[in-house]
Amino acid sequence: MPSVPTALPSRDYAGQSAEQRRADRRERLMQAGLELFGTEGYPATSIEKLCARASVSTRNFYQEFPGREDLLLALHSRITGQAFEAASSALAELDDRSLAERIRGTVRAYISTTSSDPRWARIAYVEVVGVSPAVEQHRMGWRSKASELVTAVAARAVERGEARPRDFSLTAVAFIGAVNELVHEWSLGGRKVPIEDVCAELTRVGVALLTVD
Amino acid sequence: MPSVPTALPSRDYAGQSAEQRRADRRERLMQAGLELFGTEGYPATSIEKLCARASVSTRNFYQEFPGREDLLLALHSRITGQAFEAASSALAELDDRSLAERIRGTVRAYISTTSSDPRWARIAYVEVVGVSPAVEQHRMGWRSKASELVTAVAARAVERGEARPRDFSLTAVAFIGAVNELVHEWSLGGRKVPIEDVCAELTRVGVALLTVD
DNA sequence: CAAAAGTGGTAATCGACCTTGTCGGTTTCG
DNA sequence: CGAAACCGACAAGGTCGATTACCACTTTTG
Repeated sequence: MPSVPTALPSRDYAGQSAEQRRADRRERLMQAGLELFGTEGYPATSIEKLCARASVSTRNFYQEFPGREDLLLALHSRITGQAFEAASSALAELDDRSLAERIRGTVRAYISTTSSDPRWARIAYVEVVGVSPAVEQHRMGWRSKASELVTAVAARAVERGEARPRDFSLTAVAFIGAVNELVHEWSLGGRKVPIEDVCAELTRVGVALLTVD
Repeated sequence: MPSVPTALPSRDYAGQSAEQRRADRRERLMQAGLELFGTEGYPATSIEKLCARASVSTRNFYQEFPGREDLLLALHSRITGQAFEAASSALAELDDRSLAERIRGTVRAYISTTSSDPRWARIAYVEVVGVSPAVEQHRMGWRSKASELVTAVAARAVERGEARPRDFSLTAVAFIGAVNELVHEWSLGGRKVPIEDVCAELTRVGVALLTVD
């Protein structure tokens, strides 16, 4: 009875372990997705183009991702996750400041992350919309998290007497829409005004939404 | 020398003129597009499916539209045009009312049009995003028109002393984003609250944006 | 009533893309 | 140094959708 090799064998090649080279290829595919999804658009980007740009064989593509859609999802998670993290930590550090300063700092962190690269902005605001039910669900999940963040800011403002208590759920969605549309317009439209103007405008919007009425 | 028939020949078939039957087929294709784009989504809808649903042959499809994208564009123009018209005429009729009433009436007209049918909302807010450069340009054109409408409201408010004069271009984009995101969330999410709540929220947003600062 | 003119549906062609199997080259181990 | 294992590139199979060519049918006209 021959011994059955249950564990997958793995050797080093070119001085790198199998995991290292897998991670390498995955990262190159992510970069290719960033470039192609972010400039040519998701529908115009085939798996072959992605692999050519990343210098990865199509065979290896399927070793890393079940399909093209999953690469888009991974990119979107990375972008949105970083933006969310930046916004959250900015907010945490500004807890003792005024409402306007808290909003300005949080918005600035979010904006400078998502629009630090025009391709990020395009993927986050355009290419990820209306792709498939799975992607839509993913997007809704992130929007819901953002909505919770805004609601938390509102609750804190009520605690500190900067806003009157009421249901902020609709307001939060409206504010998210305002942020996204304005950043999208600004980023994809050539960034004709300084980023501080956009921050100032969104701060005005946020403060107005929380304090009026 | 034979006479050259410069005018296109056209006979009646089934008691209808060529134009009538063309218009008929075109309208049936528009309805099929509304149904399929609005429920299955644009990427999942092939020309064959459209033709089957509309009882139109693929040959006649190309007689009416250069391609699938142009049907989407025609639908989007119809939806957005109607919404825009409803909003504009509502605004015109409310010129002597207070700022809040003008905003509420205009927003209500816009919302009740775009979300009178969930498929309209989905096409207007989701399926039309990120399809191709041509569609994106089309979308930007409509957004720019909407922005002008909001700016006009702001200018009128300044005239009447309801708002302080400043540059409202960024504010207009932010407001449009707020409207779209909230209506989208509300319409696609099951409409769990009455439409008047959405109108009230967006009125609050509009008034706040124009009067604060 | 027969032939011509025009119309609309069917089906074939064409190409693109996704997916997987195979092969040659390379590296490590005995 | 030889053999075996392993990796990655190439390419073929298969599916699906877009586009167009052809033909059968309908209506009119002489």
